Amino acid sequence: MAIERRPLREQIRDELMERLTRGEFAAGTDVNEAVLAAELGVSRTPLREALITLAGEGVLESSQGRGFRFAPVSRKEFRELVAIVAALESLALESSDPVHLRKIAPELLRMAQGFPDAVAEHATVDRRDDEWHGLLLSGCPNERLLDLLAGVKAGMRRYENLVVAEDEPVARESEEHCEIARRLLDEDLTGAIEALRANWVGGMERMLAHIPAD
Amino acid sequence: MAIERRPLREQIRDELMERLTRGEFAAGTDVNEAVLAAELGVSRTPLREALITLAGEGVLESSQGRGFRFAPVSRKEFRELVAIVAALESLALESSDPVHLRKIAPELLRMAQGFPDAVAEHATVDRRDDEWHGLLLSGCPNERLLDLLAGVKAGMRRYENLVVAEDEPVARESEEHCEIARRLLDEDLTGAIEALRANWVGGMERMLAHIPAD
DNA sequence: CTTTGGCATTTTGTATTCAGAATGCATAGT
DNA sequence: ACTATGCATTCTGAATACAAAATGCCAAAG
Repeated sequence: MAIERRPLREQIRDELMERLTRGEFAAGTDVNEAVLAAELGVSRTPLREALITLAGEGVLESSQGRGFRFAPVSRKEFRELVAIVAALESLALESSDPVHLRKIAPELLRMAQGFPDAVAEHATVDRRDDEWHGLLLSGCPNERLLDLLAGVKAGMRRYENLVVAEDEPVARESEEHCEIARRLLDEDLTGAIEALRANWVGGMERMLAHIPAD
Repeated sequence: MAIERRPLREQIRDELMERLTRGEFAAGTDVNEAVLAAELGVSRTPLREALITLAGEGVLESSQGRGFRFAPVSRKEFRELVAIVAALESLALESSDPVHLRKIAPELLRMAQGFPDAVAEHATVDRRDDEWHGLLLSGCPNERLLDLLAGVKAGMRRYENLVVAEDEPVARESEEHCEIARRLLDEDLTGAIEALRANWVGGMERMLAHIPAD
């Protein structure tokens, strides 16, 4: 049994991300440190440390004397984030061991085909999507790159709960993942990267419809 | 007169980066919060906030109960960082307005040719290099990308002072910058991006010689 | 001579306190 | 009626205080 011994600031950060993903915090609203700290049962000090971390990831903004607020969402920023993630994941794929990619391709294919029709809860879909991309990048030796990606994706999490129930895109997403996996099976890395980019761009466009105009 | 009103944590962060760039902190050594806070004339609270920010950028590492230490350098990490920066700057260039790029190309060329032979101080060279890349990316509308780049570059600053005096690379760097500028003048964006990548990779290889083996 | 246990010291992690800035409201003046 | 000024309140930013974990040292046992 591994005893959990992590700094409070990290646990708090995770808890806040959890709540953010559940849509508990509205974009643009202020954080009241005292209230939130009391709610979490911790003091303001580690909470503030967590807030600073999240601000570094773009989840929060801060201004002198007015504290932290949840960063507002915008179509522009979402497009920016997608472009960044697409580029970083491409790089990750590019620097992965082709042999390893080939090896995980069948599993990627299976996962993508796994639940094509299931009208799953939105959160479930996102979790599966994360897992899939996680496996895709599992062979990337560039640790800094993976860290960076994790941070940027954290900044994107705010956009996830904007999308309401919807099944067509899920099927589409599934098909795109299959396409990527097939390219990897064929050892067509360039094609896989291209398909990955298309996957992000496509997902973005589907999402954009749900984001209010700037 | 603009009165300086920034949180202490930011000022501290900048000061620490300044000192780091001057080589005052050895990689791998522990940070003693009380000592450093006293030295800076602040309390531990904003200092820790700055340390947490820097840890998020990869400049510092932290572990439970043992506090912060300056992240050790390694050839592997340096290669990782260069790959990331090259990819991100490429993306930045790609998403910049071609017209704007064309407009700044002459200035870029001038800057690159500016001091080709001057045997300048190492810090001066780095500052000029930063300025050049700053201008190069000045037309990038992706703010999140620029923020991200700034953070990753902060993480690379530790490697700068490892290089000792040397003039050949400076000339080489200058030539590569000219090449990029010329491509932009010709409105050859693809070529410019390629040259930019080559610039980073080349610079990396020159640097690698000075980094101790992992 | 090596190793282990415990104690003292140092340093981090967290809580609490204090000071100062921002916000909102009420009131007085035009 | 509207604006401006002063005051009270609320909240953040920073400092200090406290608790707990880690480190190092010394002594005693094997």
